[in-house]
Formats: sequence, structure tokens, C-alpha cells
Amino acid sequence: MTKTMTKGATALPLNTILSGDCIEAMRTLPDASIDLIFADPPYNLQLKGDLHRPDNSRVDAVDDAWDRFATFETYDAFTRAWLAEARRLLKPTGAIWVIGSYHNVFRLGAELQNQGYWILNDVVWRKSNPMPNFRGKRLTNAHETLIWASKSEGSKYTFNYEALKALNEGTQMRSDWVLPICTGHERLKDANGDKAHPTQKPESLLHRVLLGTTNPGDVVLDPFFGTGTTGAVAKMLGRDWIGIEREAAYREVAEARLKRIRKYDRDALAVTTSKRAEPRVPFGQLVERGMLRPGEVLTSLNGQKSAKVRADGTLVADDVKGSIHQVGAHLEGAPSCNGWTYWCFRRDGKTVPIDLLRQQIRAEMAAS
Amino acid sequence: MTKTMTKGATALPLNTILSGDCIEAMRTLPDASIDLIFADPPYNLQLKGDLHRPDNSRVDAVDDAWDRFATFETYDAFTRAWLAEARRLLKPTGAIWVIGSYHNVFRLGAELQNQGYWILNDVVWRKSNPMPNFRGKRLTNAHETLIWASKSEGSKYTFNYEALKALNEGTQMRSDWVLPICTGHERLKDANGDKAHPTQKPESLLHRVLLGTTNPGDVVLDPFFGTGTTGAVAKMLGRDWIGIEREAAYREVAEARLKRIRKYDRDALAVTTSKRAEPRVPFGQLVERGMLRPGEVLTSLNGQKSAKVRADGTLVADDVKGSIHQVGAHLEGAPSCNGWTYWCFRRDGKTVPIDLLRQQIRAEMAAS
DNA sequence: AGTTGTCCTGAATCTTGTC
DNA sequence: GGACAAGATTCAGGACAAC
Repeated sequence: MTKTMTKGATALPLNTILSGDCIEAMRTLPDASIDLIFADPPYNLQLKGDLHRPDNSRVDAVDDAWDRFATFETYDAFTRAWLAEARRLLKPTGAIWVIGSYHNVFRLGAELQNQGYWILNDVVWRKSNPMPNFRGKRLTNAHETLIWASKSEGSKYTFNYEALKALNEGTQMRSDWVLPICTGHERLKDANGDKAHPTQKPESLLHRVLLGTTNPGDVVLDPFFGTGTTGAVAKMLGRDWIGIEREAAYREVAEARLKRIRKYDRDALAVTTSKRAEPRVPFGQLVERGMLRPGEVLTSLNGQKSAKVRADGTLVADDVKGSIHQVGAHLEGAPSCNGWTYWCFRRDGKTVPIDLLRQQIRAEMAAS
Repeated sequence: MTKTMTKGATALPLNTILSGDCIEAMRTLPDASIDLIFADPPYNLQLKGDLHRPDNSRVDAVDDAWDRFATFETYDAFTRAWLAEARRLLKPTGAIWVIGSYHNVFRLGAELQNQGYWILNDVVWRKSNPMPNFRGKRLTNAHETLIWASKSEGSKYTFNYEALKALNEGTQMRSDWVLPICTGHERLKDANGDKAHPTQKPESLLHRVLLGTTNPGDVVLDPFFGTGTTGAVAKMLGRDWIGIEREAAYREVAEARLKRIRKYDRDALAVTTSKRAEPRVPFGQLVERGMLRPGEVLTSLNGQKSAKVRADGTLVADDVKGSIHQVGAHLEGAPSCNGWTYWCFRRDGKTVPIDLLRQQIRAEMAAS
């Protein structure tokens, strides 16, 4: 199950949990080796004393030592250090997700920008079943914030637009995600039957993150692995993962969890792809193959413009000649035009977009 | 209409718009004289070139000089200065709201914390009708973030818990607010019929803020007054207001607007109650939540057809893939198909329509 | 009068491959 | 790396005209 990938002199410990401090552990990994980082750092909650519900039961809040920082300066220094190390590990096409609440997310976001990361979206995880505000002194804190950032301004990044659109039943995915918190059988328990980790994230959240911003075979690093939700979903989705976790108790729970996980089968992992991923087909090929004849007249989608096909795969209209895109843009007075969907031809008395012919060619290419 | 309140040696120019730079104008106001500040500062959007919709129309972007800052350092210095001045003006029981997008809100939040403000909540304004992401390169940017902070840790603040609960049909107001953007008749136009201000906020948003965190007679300051939404809602709700605006054109529009406003305009109040429709549940959410597993086989109601679930919430059958509706329609040779009632899955040896899972999700949503 | 269809617009960090 | 060309890409809602 565990595999090792060698890059230069340094091996990448795929599908394992590294122990120890996250910054020191990251230092052992090579430059530019990671496709995606998902980080759920301590929230620096600054809770004073216990909180009780109206019935006087005590709320089991996050009060672990790892969540306590003396000052904002201490927290910022920590944030600066691990984000810098994370950035070193990212491939030029890599990206990072961080999650936080109002206690820490503003400091995370500002530091991401300071280090040259380029924010792509902030995403609101809207909890469908949050804990109410028992005292009635504030609004119910019903969301957490994620930040998605690429390594640098202008750098490439992975975004499976069509897959997320499909997941949202045909309309493009928005920056607000409504998902339940992690409860029930998904919530891991320790030997005493208490929750194994105070802030276990739901697998649905990671499913959306990893499906949308990684590809199968990508390497996903989680420097605050906890009970391993990132690894679990990565494994199901056929991504490689690396976890870092300081607390032995969490590592043990995560190890056991990951052993149980099975990868989805191949068919299930295929997602809806974008047209951009399809091979390019030059318009001239339609003429060469005789699908369109030189001299044949194409009409615009609305039927108001027309142009004639030439033997070299260009079009000519009254006062302009050029590619299907150029002629279309010129006739419409538009900055650009997708000639494939703009131009139509006639077959059997019907008017059909030329994109249909491109699809035929692509189907043949796929079959062979 | 304009009244003046004397505090020590300095008068408070209630219900007027001050002209000039917001920091200089704030300097003319006395210490500890303001109950609430609502601030909608420039977002520093950093837009580069033009953007066109798929229909080739050009997006009218925010490219005003007042939104341009050379660097993050310049923006931070500006933020630091006006937030410090704002804090001086706040009464010990005062509070501040700031609004921003991912471009600037992390810097706002961090600086609030640095100066000793105490964050009470961050609030997400989820737009019911945001502008889409036209190029399909990111998530639809469908929200903006507000931060609500008191003057200091432990300081008192105003929170009308019951009023907000009532506004929310009897359940605690949450930190995510679904409200439409400002369009239609509410959107102010200039003499040419163009929008008077590029970023006019909806009155519904201010209504919720002022109703929830001020009392009648309180003094509300907006240092980035624009076309005066804060003043308009304050006036309707019987709060006093002070606006600061640098641009003469915006001041004129705001003056005219405020003259028209009457206290307790019942029609305007009605706008704020949000309509609650049956929430749409994308099929993909069943997969994300683990209610159905990628690779699992669904069968048609009559048991004769089957299809496999994919990780992005689409189905795949022998020769077709797509949404639950598309695949159902194709297999039946029908023009359309309601996949929710057509497809079934097996649990505990029984065959159950997937609509049952949707009903579960809706029940959870209604309960929260 | 009511219904249907067209057009317009909104705080936006909005392309990619080849030569 | 820069210039140029190919070509991919949108949702909700209000205003207004057409029917």
C-alpha cells in the first residue's frame, strides 16, 4: 500500500503519516513535490474558562494545549513558518486550502497574501447543524471559512469545473457550501467512547475539495492530519497522500481508519470533463475529409450572416477572410467568437452547427 | 431634521454628510461619541484587463481610482489609520461592522485584532443572485464577509437577540445571511440612467445590522458613506447617523435619497423578511455525504435499467453518462425524467427510491 | 389583465497553446 | 518570453415589450 516516489535524492513518503512537528517534518520533504496542501491548523480559540449549556451541562470545547498561543504575535510567527515551508513544497502548479474560523482565519489569509500566494476563492462552509449560541449573546456561529490559493499570481492550478458543476446538478459551484458537521458513525471515537478529535472535519468537505482541485494520482499533503480525514478521502478518490501529525493518539486513530478505507472503482472515479481537455481539431480537417466542401456556404447561428468555405480551411465573407473565429468576430463586431458554435451548415434540409462535425472526428479519434 | 448634540466642547453633527477624507473628517469628531460604526471600505480588487460575458457583453467592473492601492502595505497603512480613528470615536459600549471580500477582508480582520477590537462574529452575506464566474475558472464568488467587533475584549455591546430571532422566524439568527444584491428600483441611478455607485449595498443588509446591534436613538457613523444606505436605514429605524463621503457626486445622490426617507417605512421593512422556498438538493450531495457510494449501482423503478454512480454525482450506463435525469430520460427514450423518483438503491435487502435520501437531507435542513 | 419572451446587469483579482 | 491566434464560457432577477 505504501509506495515511495523518488525525486532527485529525496524520497516522497507517499501514503504514510509522519510524526512530529509539522514544520520539521515538512523540512524532510523535497521542493516542488506536492500538488495540493490541505491544512486545518490550530484555531487559537482563546476560550476563557468553561462554557455551560442552559441545562448546566458542560460544553466539551477545544481546550487542548496545541490550540493555545500566548499572543497574536506567537500565532503569526507559527503561521508564517509553516506557510513558508508549505510553499516550498508546492509544485509551481500546486495549490493550498486552509480552513479556519474568525479567531484565526484573518491572520491566515493575510499571511497567505504576504507570502505571495494568490487567493482564488474564499469558501464558506455553512454548517447545516451547528452548535447554537447558548447564551444568546451573539449570532449562532454557523460557518467556517476556507481559503483556496495558488502558489503565485498567474500560476496554473487544477480546477475541475465541470465535475463540480455536475456535483451541483448542472449549475456552477458557488463559494458557499452547505454541508453537515461530522457526526454519527463518521465521527471517530476513542477507547472510552469519547470523540477521538475535537474538530474532525466531515468527509463531504474533503470530497468536494479534492474532487474539484486535484486529479487522480496527485499528491496531497495535510500537515495537521488529526484523525486523517484528508487521507481517507484522498485514498477513496485515488489520490496519494502524506499526513503529518504530532499527537500519537491521533496518529493511531488515523492509521486504523486508513486501513479500512477502500478506493472507489475506476468507473466511479471518472468525472465530467471540460471541452478544454478534448484534443484540438483544426477546422481545415473538416474540408480535407470532405465533411464540408470548398465553396459551401455557412450561416451564423441566427441565420443573419453567411460566409463561404475555402479549400485551405478559411472562410470568406463580403469584406473579410480568415479563420472561422476571426470572420465570426468581425461580422458580429465582437472581441472574440467561437466559430465552432457560431457557424452552421445545411444537411438534409436542417441547419446544424459545425461543432457536430468536430464531435464526430473526436469520437473517431477516441475509438481508435 | 439636522440636530446637534453637544458633548464637552465639541458638537456632534448628527444626520449630516461630512465631505472630505474619512480620516480627517473623523478627527473633527469627539472621543467616545459613537455607538456603532458601519464601514464599507474600498476592497482593493486589483483587476487587470476587461472581462466579457459569454455573450460578448462587457462587464462593467469596479475600476474607480478610489479602489486602487499600489501595494498591500499601502492598503494596510490606510486600514490601520482609519480603524484607529474609528476606535477613538467609539463609546466603550460601541461596536463596529466592516464588510469586505477575500481581496481585503483578511487584512481588515487582522488589523481589527491588532488594534484590540474584539471580534464577536464574522457574518457571511450569501448572495441569492451573484454574478457568475463567466470563464469557469473558479467558484462563483457568491458571498461577502462582514466582521462584527466590540471595542475591546470584555466590553459591553448591544445585541438585540430576540429581535433577530423574530426576524429569523423564531430560531436563533445564524452567522450566514441569505439576501439578494441591490437591484431594481432600490438601485440608485445617475442622470444618465447608469448606476450611481458601483457597489451600493442592499438596505436589507443594513436593516439586519442596525436592528440587531443598535437601539433607537443610537448614533451610527459610516465613514465610507457612498450613496447613503447606512443613513437611509438608520433614519427609517429611528437611529441618528453621520456619514462621511469624499466624492461630491455620491454625496449629492445620498442627500436626495435621505430627504425622501421616512422613519419606519413599513414597505421597506417588509423587504427584509426572506422568502423560504423548498431548498434544492443536488444529487451530488448524496454522494459527498456518503449516503450513496461512488461505484454503487442504481436501478430503475421497474428494475429493468441500471446505472453506476460516479464521484461527481453523475451516472454512467452502457452508452450514456450525465445527471440522474438525463440518464433516466435516455434509457427510457423519454423527453424528460425525474431521476429522484425513477432511480432506486438497495438497503437492507430492500429497493428504495433515492428521493428518500433527499427527504432526509431536507428534514435535516429544516431542523437547523 | 395576465403571460411569455427578450434584453440587460451585478465588488471579478475569469484562457491556453503555439510559434 | 512575448505576440498572436484558437476557442471556451453564465445565473438570477428585474424591466420592458410583445402577445
